[in-house]
Amino acid sequence: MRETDFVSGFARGLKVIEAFGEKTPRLAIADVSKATGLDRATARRCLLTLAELGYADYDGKFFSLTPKILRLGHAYLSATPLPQVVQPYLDRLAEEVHQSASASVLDGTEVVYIARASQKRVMSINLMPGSRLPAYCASMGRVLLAALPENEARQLLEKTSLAAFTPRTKTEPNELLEELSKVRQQGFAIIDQELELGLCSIAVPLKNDRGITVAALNIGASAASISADQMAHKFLEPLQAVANALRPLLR
Amino acid sequence: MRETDFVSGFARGLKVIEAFGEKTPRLAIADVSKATGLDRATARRCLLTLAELGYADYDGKFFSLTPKILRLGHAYLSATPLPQVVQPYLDRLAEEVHQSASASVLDGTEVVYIARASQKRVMSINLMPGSRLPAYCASMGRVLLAALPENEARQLLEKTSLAAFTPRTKTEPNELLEELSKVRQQGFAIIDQELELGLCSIAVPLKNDRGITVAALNIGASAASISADQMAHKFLEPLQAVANALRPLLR
DNA sequence: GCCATTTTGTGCGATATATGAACAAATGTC
DNA sequence: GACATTTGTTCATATATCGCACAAAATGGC
Repeated sequence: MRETDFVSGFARGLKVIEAFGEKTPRLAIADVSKATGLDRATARRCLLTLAELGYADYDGKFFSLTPKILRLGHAYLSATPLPQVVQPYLDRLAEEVHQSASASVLDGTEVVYIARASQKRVMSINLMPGSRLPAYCASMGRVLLAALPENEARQLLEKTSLAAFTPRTKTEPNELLEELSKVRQQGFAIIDQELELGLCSIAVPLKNDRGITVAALNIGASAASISADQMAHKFLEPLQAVANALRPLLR
Repeated sequence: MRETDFVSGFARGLKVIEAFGEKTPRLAIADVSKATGLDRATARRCLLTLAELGYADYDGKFFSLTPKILRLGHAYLSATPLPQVVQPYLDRLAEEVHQSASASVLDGTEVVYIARASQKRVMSINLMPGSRLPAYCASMGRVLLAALPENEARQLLEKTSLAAFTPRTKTEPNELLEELSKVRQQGFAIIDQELELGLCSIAVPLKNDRGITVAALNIGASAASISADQMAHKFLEPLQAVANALRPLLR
């Protein structure tokens, strides 16, 4: 791509939107400048542009995003076949096993939820389409990493900051790579309270008609209600049934 | 705002993202140019920029959005207090009444879902945070329109294309304005299969500590399981209980 | 397989934007 | 209350982008 085929004003603007995160709903110009590394003047121009278009509110001091910004993500969720096709299957699956079922894809080192049918909540955080979790310690993440060529998986792990969310979180790259090879062999991944104490989950790959892994499906359950060992016995079959049913439907 | 405080390259780029909708997951350069009214060269540069940044895929002919684009909408959902605060209440409410419960805000003439707890599906389309429905024929839309000054509500209705989704859909502006005044008086709205046959819903306003309506809450049920008249008896009280509980928590 | 039509890629002059420093205003500190 | 610091705004100019016109390539109809 030629230099001139890149609209840096656009790229800068997207960076500004992403500056609004978890703990920072309201940002002043200087905050955005710091978060993005953009010049204050540039950050200001991007923010004023967002406000002018109705994607942000401005009270003279702080900017905050408006719900209009949801149009951008929704453009993906409603335009992409995968979430649309998967959702009804997740609904049925969740009802059948009385647990939450989700589908996700990999985006860099993170798992991104693209569809979800939630039964009663067991996790402390609220997952929904668009939510992200670190791949290395999520069941769907393991499955998706395992589907990559080993050196790619290693590279991704290397650029992940491997934090221990619980005492059980595996954070050693080599241990994780071994785990991935196990997942590759057995065809599913189980996470036993590595992300959050009290939470177990099991995931399987979702392959398309050519056998390429395009997403992962999982079921999450509270560790109190079921042991990690039982997860496979109870949920593996229904999960794989859904994966198989979906397979011919995916491009 | 001064002319020079507007980054048109950024605005154009956002337009390009929004060109990807419902039925159009894959777009060629010319498609985007037509959909946005941008020059082909400009559309191309924006698309290549999206691809370069990983927000889009390009196979040499068609562009499609990647899940990375979800970061943009998620910046709002995770940064804004409202969805975070409301979600657990919806979860409990949905479980209590065994029906789906949602929260939404108004964006122009549309209702935007910001949180949702879905029980078994009754609607044909899949609603999730970010989903949009026309305000005039959705229960939460009625509540949110009713919260506006009457002339603003009228203006919004005037710029809405009032289509009849079912034989019961109200599409006469004056009839709708009367309906709004009724909603304003009684403090809730009921929609009886105006959006989709077989679907009833009831909504109440969610006010903040200063009495300003900041969102709406609703419960949807299948018309087969409950008549529109019964909706109020069964669901109004639990809905209002949630609205009251949330009130002091909202700024 | 050929031609008409549509779509995509590129170079260039005109125009719009980014930059960084300088200034003004607000905020915090002692 | 005065000083120091941070924050927001403005401006001139160097730089990058836009949209047009044209060339090349792909597509589609017969």
